[in-house]
Amino acid sequence: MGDSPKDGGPVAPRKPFRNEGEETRRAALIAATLDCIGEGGLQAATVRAIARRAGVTQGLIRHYFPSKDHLIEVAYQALMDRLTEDSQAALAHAGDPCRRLGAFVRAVLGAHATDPALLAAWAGFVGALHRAPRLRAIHAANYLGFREQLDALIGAALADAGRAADAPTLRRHGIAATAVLDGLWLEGGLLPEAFEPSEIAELGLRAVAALLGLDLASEGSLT
Amino acid sequence: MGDSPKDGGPVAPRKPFRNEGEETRRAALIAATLDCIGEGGLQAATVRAIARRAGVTQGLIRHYFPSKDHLIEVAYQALMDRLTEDSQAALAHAGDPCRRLGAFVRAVLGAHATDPALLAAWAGFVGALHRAPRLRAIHAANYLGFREQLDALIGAALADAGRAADAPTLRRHGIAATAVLDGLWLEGGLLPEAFEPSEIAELGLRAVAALLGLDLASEGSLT
DNA sequence: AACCAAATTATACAGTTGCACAAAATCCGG
DNA sequence: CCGGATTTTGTGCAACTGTATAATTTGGTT
Repeated sequence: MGDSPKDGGPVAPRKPFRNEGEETRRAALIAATLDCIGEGGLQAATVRAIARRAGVTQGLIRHYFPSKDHLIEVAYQALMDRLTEDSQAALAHAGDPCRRLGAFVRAVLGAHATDPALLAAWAGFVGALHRAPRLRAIHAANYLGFREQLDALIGAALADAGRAADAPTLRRHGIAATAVLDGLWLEGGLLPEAFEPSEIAELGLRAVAALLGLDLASEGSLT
Repeated sequence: MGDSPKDGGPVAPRKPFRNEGEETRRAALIAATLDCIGEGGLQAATVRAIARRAGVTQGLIRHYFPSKDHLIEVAYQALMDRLTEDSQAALAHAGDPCRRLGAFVRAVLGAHATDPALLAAWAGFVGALHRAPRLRAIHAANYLGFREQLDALIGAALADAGRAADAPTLRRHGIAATAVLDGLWLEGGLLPEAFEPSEIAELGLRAVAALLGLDLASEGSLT
């Protein structure tokens, strides 16, 4: 909006605006960025498209972010924060370690897998990970954080079943479980028409249970 | 190269060229496209970058492909073909069904996970899947093909162990195993410094074995 | 009401992108 | 070695991109 000079009208009606707070505007720009990437990939997230979606003009982006790349990085971290928040919220009301692990798996594969925009945005970022060192660092931190979370849940569940595991075993279980969850999330998100609505989550529960030798499905599988 | 007019020299030394066959040029352009995407993501695969890497000028691309998007699609299919060829080649010398399954897993996680360019190229495509219907179709066909291949291997291995499975069970096993392989491939490719050289492949073998309740690791794990 | 700092808009600019098209080089059958 | 068809190059172009910066509006303070 407004990149080319005026043409017809003799007057230049400047767009009215309100002075929103800095945090509000930053959040709006980040949300707009994620929306753009989720809809059209990283290439669609141009400063003009982001600004238009946020209801501002493009110049404002540079007022709140030193560069577009910086905005992209912040948006990626925000997306990761959103994902981890969601899955951690599922742990709030759960006492039994096995139930906690099950709730976590269901949260990761249920709420997220059914939101194609989230996966699309994630995929957009992943496609740029190798060339952007800062994005790589964000990815590494979040991936390892996710695995630590899963490691803790798995360790607790195994201990509860009287099968406490040593560190290397726990590491292997964490990596494998993370892989199943990531893979199922990908499969379900990239090809949603190939699966039944809750099939991915059910499969994740079964798979993690098989990987660990635990019985997760029986405890409240229909919540 | 050659987008802006001449400047210094009064003569215009035109680049010499040879008339390569159509197939040669198409293959070179496809390979150049994959190289570009593998190095700098989809955004780096511009017509000029592709042409430069293929040793031609940009105009030739439009001579062999109706549009850049078409070239991207063809390159994606070519990448998938390469991946499946590699994993199928590993099945050549293997008789025992369990050994065949193990060889397949090792091929998927060994050769490919250690080639970051392949994963980078794949990630670049995945980031654009949602907005390009043709790319989506290619992805769907290849994903389902991969799963069918895995289903067959799993079915044979289970039958060989005297535990023949019905179709729904086989489907579940195939989806879960595909997820583990995809997830491990992603983990290892996106964060290679977080794993030991052959750790990913070993983990994949263990994970698939645990998912199916088979013993794959014992049979030639050190090949 | 007048002023000033901060927020926001609007415009400009150089570089890049995909594509179109004419000119030139190459190839190949006589 | 010539002549026509095909391949390949060279160049131009309109649209788009990120960034820079001046002009304008807003919101509070006095």
